[in-house]
This record gives sequence, structure tokens and C-alpha cells, in this order.
Amino acid sequence: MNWTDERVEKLTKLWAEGLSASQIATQLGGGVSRNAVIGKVHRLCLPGRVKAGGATSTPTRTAPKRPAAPAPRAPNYPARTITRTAPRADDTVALKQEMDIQPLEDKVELAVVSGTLPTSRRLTLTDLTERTCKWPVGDPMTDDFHFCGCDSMDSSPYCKYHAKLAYQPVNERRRAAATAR
DNA sequence: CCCTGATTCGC
DNA sequence: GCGAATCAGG
Repeated sequence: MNWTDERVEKLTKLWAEGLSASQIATQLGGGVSRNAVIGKVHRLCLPGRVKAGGATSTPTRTAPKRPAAPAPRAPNYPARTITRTAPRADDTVALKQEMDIQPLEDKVELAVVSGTLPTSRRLTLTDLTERTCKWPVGDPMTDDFHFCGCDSMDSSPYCKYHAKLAYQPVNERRRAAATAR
């Protein structure tokens, strides 16, 4: 991925807003890692972390002198673009689902924390909002296809769980390695 | 363990 | 210039 003026601009903006490097990486998409974001931030000489409250904070000094081993590299980014629209979903259904969001939230949160799949609300395309996970589930060519639709959003088109799957292969690999150990 | 930003250095 | 690997810290 190339650091176009457009992407640099977005990076600068989000960094100024106080988003974390990983969050920015998620928003930028295109397989940008948080390390890439941080590296770019430094190269751009942008000011350090800016807490929302105004305090700078998070001073982390380091004096490493690491060797640096060969990097395996592991892209593999979904980069999904689902275009299939789903029928049904009238206002009544939408309203019912709206009312179900709150009680579901805690369950989703627990699922995310425990590393299990979030509770899918099985939303169709027209039911999705800025507050629902847009991770596609199932085969788009079947009637069973739907979107996760859960409400545990984390500044990305996906919920916390799916955002990890979509944009953070490094973390996934680390988690898998830790689990296997 | 999870996460964060900072740093180094091979590419 | 880029970013993975690695660090130190919360």
C-alpha cells in the first residue's frame, strides 16, 4: 500500500483526534499495520500521542538495539465488498431489532472478551447502520446470507471481533501462537 | 494475557 | 521511505 496524500491526510487527522495507531490502521484499511501507522507518524514528525482529555501522557522510552530477524510477512486481508442486497426488513422488523440491541450488548461484549464469536443479529444489508457490524456471514449466493450486525463497534465497519479478523493478522498470529503454546 | 506508542534497522 | 520486530510500559 502506498502513502498517498489522501491517506496521509486521513492519518494526520485521525492521529490528531487521538485515535490509537491500531484504530487508525483499521480505518485506513488496505492492510496497513499499526506499526506502519506509527512509523509514518514519526516520519511525518507528528506530535506524540494526544489524549482526548488534553494530557499528553503514555511516555514510553526505549533503548533497544535489536538485531532484527527476517520478517515472514503475512498479508491476507479480506478487503470485502459485499454488494448483494437482501429483501425484506420493514420498519417493524427494524424497530424490533433496534429494541433488542441493548440486551444483546453485554453478551456480545463477553463473547468478544472470551474470544468467541459475537452474537450475530443476522441483519440484512438494508438493516445495517453506522452502529452495526458489517461483517458478512455465509455465502452471498444463498438466502441464509446476512451480516453480523452486532453492536460492539470499535471505530471500524466491523465489531471488535471482526475488526481483528479483518485488519490485524499480526495480532491473530500472535494470539494463535500464544494459544498453541 | 491484552493493549499502547517508540525505536531500530534491513529492505 | 517503509514497516516488521522488538522494546518498555499500562
